[in-house]
Amino acid sequence: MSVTMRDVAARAGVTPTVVSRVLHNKATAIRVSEATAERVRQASVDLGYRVNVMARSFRDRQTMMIGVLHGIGFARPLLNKNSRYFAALMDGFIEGSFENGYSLTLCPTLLGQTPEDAMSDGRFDGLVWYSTLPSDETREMLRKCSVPMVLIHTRASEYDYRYPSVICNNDQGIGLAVDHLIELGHRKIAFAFEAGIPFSESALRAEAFHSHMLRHGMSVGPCDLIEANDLDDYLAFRPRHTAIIAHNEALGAIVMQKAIARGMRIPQDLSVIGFDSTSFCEELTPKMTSIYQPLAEMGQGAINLLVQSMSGTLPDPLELVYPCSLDIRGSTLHPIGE
Amino acid sequence: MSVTMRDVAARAGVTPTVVSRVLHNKATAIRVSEATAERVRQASVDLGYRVNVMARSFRDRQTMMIGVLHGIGFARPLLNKNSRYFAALMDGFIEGSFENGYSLTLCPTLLGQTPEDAMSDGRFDGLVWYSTLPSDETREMLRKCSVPMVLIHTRASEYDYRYPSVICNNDQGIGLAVDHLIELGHRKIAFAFEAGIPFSESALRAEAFHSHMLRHGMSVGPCDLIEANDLDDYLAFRPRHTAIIAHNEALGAIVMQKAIARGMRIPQDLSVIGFDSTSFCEELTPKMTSIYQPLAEMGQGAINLLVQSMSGTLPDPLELVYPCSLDIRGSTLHPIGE
DNA sequence: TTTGGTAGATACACCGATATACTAACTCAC
DNA sequence: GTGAGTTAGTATATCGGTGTATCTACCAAA
Repeated sequence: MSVTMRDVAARAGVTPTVVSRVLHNKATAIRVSEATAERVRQASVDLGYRVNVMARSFRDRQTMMIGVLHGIGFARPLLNKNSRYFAALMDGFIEGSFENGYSLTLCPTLLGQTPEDAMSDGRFDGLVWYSTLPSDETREMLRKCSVPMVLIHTRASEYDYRYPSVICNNDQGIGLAVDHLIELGHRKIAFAFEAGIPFSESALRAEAFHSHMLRHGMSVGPCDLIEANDLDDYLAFRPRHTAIIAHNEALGAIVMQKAIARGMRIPQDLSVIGFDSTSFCEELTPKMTSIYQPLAEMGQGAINLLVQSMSGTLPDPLELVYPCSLDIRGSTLHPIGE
Repeated sequence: MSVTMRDVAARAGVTPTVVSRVLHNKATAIRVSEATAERVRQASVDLGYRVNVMARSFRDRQTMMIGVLHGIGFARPLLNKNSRYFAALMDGFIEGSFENGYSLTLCPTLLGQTPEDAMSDGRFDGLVWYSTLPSDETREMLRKCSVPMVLIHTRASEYDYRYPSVICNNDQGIGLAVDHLIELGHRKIAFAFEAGIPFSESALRAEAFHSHMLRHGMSVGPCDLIEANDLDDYLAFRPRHTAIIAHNEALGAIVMQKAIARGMRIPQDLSVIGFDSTSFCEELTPKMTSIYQPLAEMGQGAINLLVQSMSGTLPDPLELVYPCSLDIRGSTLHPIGE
């Protein structure tokens, strides 16, 4: 059916070994005379030879494939609600893989499947753990298992993992947002988040909000933290806050939408800041001020770390922390006098 | 390193052939006594044996992998501008692949690479052609090449392809939108589209707009077709239309945003309808009325067609056409008297 | 006793690429 | 002219799984 190395060898009047040397193995290709090499190359072109990657993967125990682990049923809401975010990250994964000669395979995993399970059939050279807030068991499992893997949105140091990891500087990003609002004159600032949503970063951002408010001499009480489910109730009363920072852009959009539905004007009555700052923010009315994290770069950086650790040496440093910036758009303004 | 069939065989006191029969080959497993089979299963569990899928793929010339072809550089704008749409479709691909026991690999293709190129290294059993508006050469190329493939958003019959294909009923969908607007009392309706954007469906939708307006006794002139780049100019004059149908939801959102920026009220001054109706429409203010196409189902259906055609028999019918529906939201209203 | 059938297992080749060991021819120094 | 070194190639084994052919008991029928 398909053209193999033997066919090429036969046509060039040599053995398969020579063909392999000429076409693939740069190192030992010097052991072939130029005349023979040229004959082989010609024969290869004539027959339209392409290496069988499955045969090679099998032999070399190296597949040049990276698996992106994601839970079944987790994919759907993730894609729907945060697809722009997901797309940017995927874009980085794809780009990084391509540049390193790897291909990227989506690997839906059933509940309870470990990275070692995913690796055990020899399909992948390494994995991307598209991290959710890990449960205690998951954390323990991750600490135990030992496969080439990179973690997104999780700090290796925090959990004592031996994996490279990529994260944005949540603290610094939230700091920019708080500074911006303070500078505009806001003093009553709230933080909106989603409980029960497995983003480990949500907690980090809430914490950062705390500390940066404190830095500006303001304390944060329970009333200054708004859970997404309580948003309607919260807005039903005329909120005492003049600005809200949301833990991601999807929630920021919802805050804006619900506030507008209640007759509030944004940004005049309420300033809103999101987190992520994909192009989604540009399509809202008003366009939403948002903390930018370089998702595509992070995705690409993650793959680079993974490729390095697949080569046998754990990268140093183990964590890559990307700085955030603030994209100021139309959803923030100085507070209008009460 | 890893546990192979030989290890299991040794522990169970049999040959690898028996292990293969017991664990994988249901058909010939009857040729093994139950006592032996049990010993083998136990040994397999004891050692934590997992089949080496690369070895099997190599041997069987079957990889159980489906490749989604997408051009480099095409991915980025696609993901950014239409990510919700893309995500829904991907979701269907993933689901369909998983259910059929296949895994899904993203396959960035360089310009000029054909599906046959993508198949020639034996990596995939079949392909998804994530179709763009095909150029004449591309069309010719697709007609010529012969690999297991399914086309999204392209009608096989239209181009005389021998591939199964999946598309939504654009004509019927646009019909629903026109009917809705007519029913509300609109008579001055425009269609907004993006020239140069390689969505083959854009043209189909424009055509459908034409015919459905005609059905209602209204003619469509050049002024009733708005190119996205001219949108600012168009809106600068007080538009004579009371409603606009956009060729997709991303453009619909832009129309709304730009109109609002010009001080128009939506839907009071202008009704807007998009196409796709993902959850993105829910997050806009006002929420956007949109023609729904069942992207996840379409993606899943596409994989099913592909799986069938990979088994050797071309599905009949070759085209799967999914009906659209209309999700009526806040961006459409009867026209306010002039 | 021979023949035949069957159940239950083994032996072996093969998929395609390639690392390794080996061979043959030729060159060159002593 | 012999041994060492070099160049250009061949022969072979192997990765892990599995289809096919084969082999060995053992029992039943002729």
